[in-house]
Amino acid sequence: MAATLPAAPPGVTMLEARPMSDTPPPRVRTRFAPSPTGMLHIGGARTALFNYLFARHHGGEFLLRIEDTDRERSTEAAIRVILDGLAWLGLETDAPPLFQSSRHARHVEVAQRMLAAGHAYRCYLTPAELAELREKAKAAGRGMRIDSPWRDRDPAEAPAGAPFAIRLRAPREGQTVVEDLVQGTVRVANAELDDMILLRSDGTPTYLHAVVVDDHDMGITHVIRGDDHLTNTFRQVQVYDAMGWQAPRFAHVPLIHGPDGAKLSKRHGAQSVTEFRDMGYLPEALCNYLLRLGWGHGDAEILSREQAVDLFDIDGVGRAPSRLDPAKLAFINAHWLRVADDGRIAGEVLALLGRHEGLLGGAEAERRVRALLGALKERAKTLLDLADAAAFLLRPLPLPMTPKAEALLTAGNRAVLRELAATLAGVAFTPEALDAALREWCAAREMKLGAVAQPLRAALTGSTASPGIEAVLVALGREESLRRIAATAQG
RNA sequence: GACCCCUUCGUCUAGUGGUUAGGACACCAGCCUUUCACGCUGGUAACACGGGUUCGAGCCCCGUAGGGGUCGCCA
Repeated sequence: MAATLPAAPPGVTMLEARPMSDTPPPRVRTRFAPSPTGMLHIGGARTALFNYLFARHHGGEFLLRIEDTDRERSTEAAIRVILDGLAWLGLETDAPPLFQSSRHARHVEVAQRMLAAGHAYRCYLTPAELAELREKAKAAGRGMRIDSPWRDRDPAEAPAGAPFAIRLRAPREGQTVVEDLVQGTVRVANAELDDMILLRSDGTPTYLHAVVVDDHDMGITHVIRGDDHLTNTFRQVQVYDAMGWQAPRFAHVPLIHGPDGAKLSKRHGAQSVTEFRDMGYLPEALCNYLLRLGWGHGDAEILSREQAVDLFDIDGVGRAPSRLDPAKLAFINAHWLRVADDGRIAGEVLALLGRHEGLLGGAEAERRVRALLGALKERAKTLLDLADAAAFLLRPLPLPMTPKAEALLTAGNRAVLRELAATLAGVAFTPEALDAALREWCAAREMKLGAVAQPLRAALTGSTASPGIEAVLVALGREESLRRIAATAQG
């Protein structure tokens, strides 16, 4: 299931394999463009999901681009985390991932073209000069915006051999408008925007520039991304305009905040999909929850992947940021846990339990867990809960008792259990037969069912809460059940 | 600080000028019951505030407040 990690193709990108000129672009092509920082953020996961669903809904394509231009942070392990995360969520792409670092030459080429066309210029500002200009701009109350003197200076005045960055010659008049599919029409005066850097003085492209070139070359029709990119979009649009390229449609999705409304951070606990997976959430549940966070469609709450593809569209995306609600996630997860395939869940639970020392393993362990799985699933919110609740099945004898269970095992109740054991020894171990036998046994003694079921539960499970007692008996089997009763009845 | 965005129950949302403002989670009560869950029934709970426009505003306009985002030769 783990995605294979394709090596960054040296010099060869999927663009060559997919000539744009002779294949008409599909109606819709989206992309998810994470930078490999070592985790797949929950917000990123939602962005990926929206891109995936949008593409699928419209019969288009969903692509992945790894923004690995920051070589320091980009490790193979970090890339693997993203690929594994997407695979776990079931968000398969329609082509191998494109590595932004492989596109360096093209980014440079486009910047050069803009330079040649006069849409960009060489800026020889030094870091010190830059800092000074920023100070002035700040003092003047113009924000942090700076104007490079090299925009209009004669290139001949440039210090020979000095390093230079290539800046966009952005329009100074008028305004730049983004017709955002989520936020509506967003506009800013061009006077508010400074000339963004396309190529750094070391010749590497900036993110803002690379994104535009890549989105264009990849034929991306819809850029669905976090709200935090909204104001950057203006600058990107200016690059599209300068190149005479048609910009894609933009859809800026509000960010996900923590339960307290502040930006999601470490102190809110889990942030990465890996963490949610490790907490026992199912991928379909996380997707369902994430889908409903920031998107709605009437009263629809529980949605399968198929339904999501069917119903999802940008017009259902809200404009306000939303908060992560662990309780609702748990509810959604409980639902998907209940309807999940038993074999799959049993495998997960057994794997979880297998990590603990001293628990029964092997075929008998599997038989017991599978026998009780249906009842266990009803009671669990997460796989971790489920494994906890199933653990008693595999515990060796003497069973640890909760205080409440202990309190139930009075001398009188132990005597009752001894007596019951004799009856149980001769009953067929099926839920129906056991239920009938228990009721009959109680009726004969004018006892309430609960009066015997609770001590029995304590003896069998070490706890006062469990699935139906006859289901527990069946799962344990006659032999083990009698052993447990005998152990507590004597002890 | 400048610019941009946002604002319906605690939370996620439905709602596009006339609704008893709907649903879901959570919470509370009851039912079911051998415990715990599930399930079922019912309940508490919202249009941030102030001005307009209109016969009529949660829906349109303008302010205010609050929240968020962006201002890097990071991505």
